[in-house]
Amino acid sequence: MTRPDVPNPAVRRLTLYLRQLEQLLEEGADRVSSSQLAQSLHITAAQVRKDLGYFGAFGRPGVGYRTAPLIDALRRILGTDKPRNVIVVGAGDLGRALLRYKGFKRKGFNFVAAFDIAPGKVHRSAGGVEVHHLRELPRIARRHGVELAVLAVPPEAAQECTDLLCGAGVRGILNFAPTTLTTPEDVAVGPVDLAGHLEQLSYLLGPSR
Amino acid sequence: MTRPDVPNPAVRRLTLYLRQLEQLLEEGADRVSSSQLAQSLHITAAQVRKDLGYFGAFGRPGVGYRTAPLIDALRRILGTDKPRNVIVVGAGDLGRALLRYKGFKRKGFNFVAAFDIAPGKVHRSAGGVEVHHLRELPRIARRHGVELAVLAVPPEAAQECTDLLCGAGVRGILNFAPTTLTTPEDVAVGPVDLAGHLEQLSYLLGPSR
DNA sequence: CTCTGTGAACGACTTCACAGCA
DNA sequence: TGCTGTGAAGTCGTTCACAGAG
Repeated sequence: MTRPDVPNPAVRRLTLYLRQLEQLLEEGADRVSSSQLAQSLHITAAQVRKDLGYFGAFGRPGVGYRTAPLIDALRRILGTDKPRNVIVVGAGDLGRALLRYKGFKRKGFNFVAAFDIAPGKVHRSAGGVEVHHLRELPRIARRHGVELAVLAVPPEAAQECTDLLCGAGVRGILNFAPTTLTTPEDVAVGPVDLAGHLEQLSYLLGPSR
Repeated sequence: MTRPDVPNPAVRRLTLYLRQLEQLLEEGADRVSSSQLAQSLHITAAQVRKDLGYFGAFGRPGVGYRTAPLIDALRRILGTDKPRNVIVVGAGDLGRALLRYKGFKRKGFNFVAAFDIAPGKVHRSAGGVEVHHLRELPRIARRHGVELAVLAVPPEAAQECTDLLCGAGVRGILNFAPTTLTTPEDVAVGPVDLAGHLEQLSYLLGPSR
């Protein structure tokens, strides 16, 4: 029982479909066509159908897709149909803002703890979550069966925190530190380079005057 | 004088090369080979050479690339060789954390102002930058020649803020709101879906138990 | 007639492999 | 020899276009 082999960009779009479908459902649409979905996301209808097609046949020819069941299916595919426990490493400005950010909980992610080493940060709570000393990470991560982590530490500390996370059973790391991490094959990294994203936009503007 | 036509993924990697080169220079490396660069970023050497090749011939056969000049070249290409003025729309937790985040300034981005509509947020300052009422955005953006904006508002407000930004001459928007924006052709959007990134990692973990 | 699901055609990006310079 | 720059080959992802279901 191995999963279908799916292009990475398709998985990224799945999250967009889910987001859009949730909004459409809220607006009272109980059915959607691939072309409606496509238009609202500025992509092609064929792309939408192909992406969904990697995982099954969810629609009815001549009719389209029923919104609610498709949402359920996408959540199951993405693994967010049941809540997932997540930890945050680094309780600086960014880490604390991420702890308070409502969007994660809304998607079924549950922050169970945060970690730092600075004495001024441990034991305070941020976004309703307690900040522990980094040395407690393995114990707490294991106890809660944590498989996902958000990394928001300075770049110099990122690799050692990563090693600690990998040793503690974490299998996915969302990395906000501007550095490339090295992990075992079975641990995935989602790089989020904030300044890098602005640089890419800057490129599009053309040479600076 | 039109720019070479470059794959989007190559531009994204350019930002990684720059980041890595800056670190290598700090460590005292005045020369780098494509394979060194490749190894540290977990990509292939051919990829590095091809990407740089889109913009010119920066290296010397048998030797490699000189670190400092290559950094300069990449900055010019990315348009960050001179500082760029940026505004932030939305002064909630996330917007304020982004204002304080040092990584942007380090890359040559200059936050000149922030904007919000909540009476409790305007006129306070965050990260050394004053928060103005949204209605002042066009005037202030024009005065500073702002071409880049960071959007950190609730999704319901994102599209109207976008329209305001486009009308004010902004040509690149880094969008943290979990919604798809519609802009004129000559305005680029860099979508950063924080929860979406975690969802993608969640997918890789497999079905939740 | 409408709209999905999907092989086939196409195009974009990556890797190969090597000529040529240091 | 060591390493870049780059056409050619190969792979991966997207779009087309149509058969078939509702």
